[in-house]
Amino acid sequence: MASTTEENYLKALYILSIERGVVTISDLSSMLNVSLPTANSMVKNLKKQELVNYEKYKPLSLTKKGKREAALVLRKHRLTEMFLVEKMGFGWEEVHEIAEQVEHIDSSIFFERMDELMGHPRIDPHGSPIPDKDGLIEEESYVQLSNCRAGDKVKLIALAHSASDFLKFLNNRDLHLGIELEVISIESYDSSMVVRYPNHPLETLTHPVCERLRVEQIR
Amino acid sequence: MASTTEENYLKALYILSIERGVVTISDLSSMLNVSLPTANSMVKNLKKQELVNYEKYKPLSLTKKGKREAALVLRKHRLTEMFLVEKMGFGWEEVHEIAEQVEHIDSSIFFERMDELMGHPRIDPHGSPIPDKDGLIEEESYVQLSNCRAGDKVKLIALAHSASDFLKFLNNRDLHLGIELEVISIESYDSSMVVRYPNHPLETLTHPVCERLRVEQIR
DNA sequence: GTAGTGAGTTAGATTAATCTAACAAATTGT
DNA sequence: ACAATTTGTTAGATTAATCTAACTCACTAC
Repeated sequence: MASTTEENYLKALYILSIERGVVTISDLSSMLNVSLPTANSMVKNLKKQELVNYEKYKPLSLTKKGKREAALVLRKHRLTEMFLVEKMGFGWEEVHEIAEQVEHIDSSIFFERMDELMGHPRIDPHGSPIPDKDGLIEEESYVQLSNCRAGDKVKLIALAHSASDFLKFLNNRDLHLGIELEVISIESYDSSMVVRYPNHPLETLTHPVCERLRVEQIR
Repeated sequence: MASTTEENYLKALYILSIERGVVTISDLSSMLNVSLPTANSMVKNLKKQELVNYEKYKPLSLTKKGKREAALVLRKHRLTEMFLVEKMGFGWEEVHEIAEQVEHIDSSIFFERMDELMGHPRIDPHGSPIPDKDGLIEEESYVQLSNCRAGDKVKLIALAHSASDFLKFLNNRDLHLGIELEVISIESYDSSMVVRYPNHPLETLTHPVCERLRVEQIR
């Protein structure tokens, strides 16, 4: 069984490789707030356990075994987030920090019971898919609002980040999953977007925000 | 904030000092399954933090500060156990192991929400009192079934241990909190007791079992 | 009242996870 | 294509928690 620290590295590796394709040691070190040598030596350790593929100076990837482990941690994280929202009445902006701790609990009955009590949810409160208990996960469609054009009408289906600051920002603007947005215009200077959505004045969203909003086209 | 390991030492110290009054380093080392030198050096560390009173070769006790810390860990443990039983449908024999992990989560809102959702329970599923959020705890009446005499009628109010084997043993005999027992006889050779209780043939309980059953007299 | 046993202590090693300093390889820009 | 910058690596130290081996203190039994 992987230690809490190892689980965090695997999870970071998993998320980074979905977000960016190629993952480097410095990506890992900055995501986890550890120094480069620390990340470097942990990567060697994970290689020895056949959880990551790694050669000196080359980019990293998870092995099949590593991907499975990582997905199972993500499963525990996302089930927990959903449980906190659905069964304990937390807001979506409160759950990430708690789930970061709960995800390391080693007890399959605990998480399987959560899963049952919620009726086997397929997504977490931020729209990300929950891996099944074999570590299999639905492909996420990764269309970002920032890639849309003026005139596009889209539905907000998920968020690429779930830090509480970002979620409070969305709360303050009544932005929630499922909402339908129309892109009114895009400022070419800074790529900020003006969007319209029901019962709300026009909003301007900066590029970093738009990159974190995952959408699907509605016809 | 105390580490997970430190929290475990404080909790052990708390429980041992209630159970036995005087606590030694070897009590601690055997309760936590660590060697004597390990317990010894941790005790020095806790002394430096003013969490335990300790002088070389003398018995240990928690300081006021240490007692508070320990009670707050116990609060998290017992709230979790109750939540698992009440809100997640676990049996009382399943919850200890999970709670041993959950108790180290650092999130007051998480435990305060549990507490609210259950309506501020005062005891855990094994009958032990739940400390309040200032670390104050009700005095436990520590009458053990093993101290009763033939003819006594008592009610089972709590258990002194909550390992799953012991709880399964009680389940198999339909023994649960609140049940009323009559001591029929005591075998002087091995101190085992024959007891009667509703809807059940007479049961013989060994001394170690009787020591773990906490009761109150009914007139 | 000393010998023996058990409990406690000290010393020193180990492991996991981290760091800084110094250096080496790879990539980028002109 | 080479200098500069970024990224990666190695070496060596640190901290928390653990261990074993060896020694010492304290109490118990005659």
